[in-house]
Amino acid sequence: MSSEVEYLKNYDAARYTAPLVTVDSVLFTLHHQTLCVLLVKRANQPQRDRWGLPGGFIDVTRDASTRETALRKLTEKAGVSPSWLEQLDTFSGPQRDPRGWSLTVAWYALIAWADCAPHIESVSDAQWIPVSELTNIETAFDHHAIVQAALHRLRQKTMYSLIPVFCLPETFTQSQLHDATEIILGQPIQRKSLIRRFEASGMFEETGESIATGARKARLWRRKADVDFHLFSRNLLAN
Amino acid sequence: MSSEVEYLKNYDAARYTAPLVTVDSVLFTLHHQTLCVLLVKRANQPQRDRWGLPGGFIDVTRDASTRETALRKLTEKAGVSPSWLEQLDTFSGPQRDPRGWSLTVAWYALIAWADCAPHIESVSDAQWIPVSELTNIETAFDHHAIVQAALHRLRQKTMYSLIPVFCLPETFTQSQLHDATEIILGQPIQRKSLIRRFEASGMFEETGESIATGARKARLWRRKADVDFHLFSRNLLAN
DNA sequence: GCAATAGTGTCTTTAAGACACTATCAT
DNA sequence: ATGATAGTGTCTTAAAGACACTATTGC
Repeated sequence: MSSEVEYLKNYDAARYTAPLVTVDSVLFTLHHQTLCVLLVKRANQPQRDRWGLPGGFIDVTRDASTRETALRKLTEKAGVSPSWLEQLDTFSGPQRDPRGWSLTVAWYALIAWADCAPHIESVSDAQWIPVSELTNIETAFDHHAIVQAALHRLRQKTMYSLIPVFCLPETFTQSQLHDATEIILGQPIQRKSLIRRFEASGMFEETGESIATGARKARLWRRKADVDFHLFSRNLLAN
Repeated sequence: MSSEVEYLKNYDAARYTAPLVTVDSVLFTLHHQTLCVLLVKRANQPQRDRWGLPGGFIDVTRDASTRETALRKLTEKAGVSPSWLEQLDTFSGPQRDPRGWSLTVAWYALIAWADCAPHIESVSDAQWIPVSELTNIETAFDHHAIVQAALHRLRQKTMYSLIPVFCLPETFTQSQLHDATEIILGQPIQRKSLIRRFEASGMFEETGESIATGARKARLWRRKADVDFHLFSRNLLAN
């Protein structure tokens, strides 16, 4: 074993041509009945002043994993920690970044608009873009493709889980979840089907309160603590 | 824009402390009615002589993506190109490799035993390990956890697709697919349900031939060319 | 009372589970 | 002919789709 010790003593990572590694996040939220993603204006070269995903380099002295890098960057750039954060995929190749061969670990995240609006509204270098308007914006690198992949994953997951709750405030009504689901999927779903799933999931409890939403008051619910995220064995809208 | 050109001219990737980046693959096959993964004996430090996943460093001069790195390493170490290869996840952190903060892009792959047996049987530094015996082997780094994650993904995907076909030879019978599915899931499934899915998928065509498997001859099938991989909207064994 | 949204009841539909039945082959 | 595996028919079941119905609230 001393040969391994010897080896490690002489090991110098910089000898090898390594790819550039970054971590980027696609943060979704709902606002004004539209699904939006967070873009930040790039402060540095390359592609300075273009809009891109919040992300950056791993800080090997502070981050225990790329999840922590993603969370740290979201905190720095948007002042938020999302209620849902999951790895999406990696994107790599020699062309996607002008500095050379690069690899980005992409995450996607959901947050309630109310949980981050104050910070983001106050700064000029971060903005929420409705996904439907993304085609009009020239985004940095291949970030457009990353957002599309995240959107696809989000829609898939919406069909077999209640992931849209993570776009809602801590307490919410079943109607809000229904609306969120329809906005994400971009098409109507049966109210009854959603409520059946809501009950079957065992993930929620009533707060005991109700709020008026214009007509009859609706009950408020919250996620139970320490209940694991339910995945259904069928998709909604089975095509 | 000349400032970006200027920036890139002076850019030196080696200035930043970057993580060590590798690409590893979990290659599955079926042999003797058991699900196996390919492990290779590590030729170099660290952890020389331990068994680990086939993988290695990205060659930025040759690989157009980490997918190509994965394929190249599988060719070098096992002499095969798998019929299915999909990104699993990334694994990262300061502790998983003694050389320092590391990140591996993990892929999982399927191949028919017959398509790779000749090469692997002939070398002493690669072997198929039944997944049930993995606990008895001290694998390198966190490769045990990576295999478990790949196994979980494979089982999930088996419940909503016909992915086990990629463990079968080019032509195969419905019974072989049935057996493969049961072996991967580790539990019996309804023959009829599988055949219904087989037809509904539209992915296969008869070769016109039959083979004797002991009793009545069974029809041989192959995957149609250029038909996309069918995903079902429900799981088998919906728990 | 009326309009609007919250919430329920229940019939239909889809695809899986269960399992029995028939068909074909080697011996 | 028999036993074994291939292949089909069909009833049951689980959960979604469809949609109508009742309940509650503000005005």
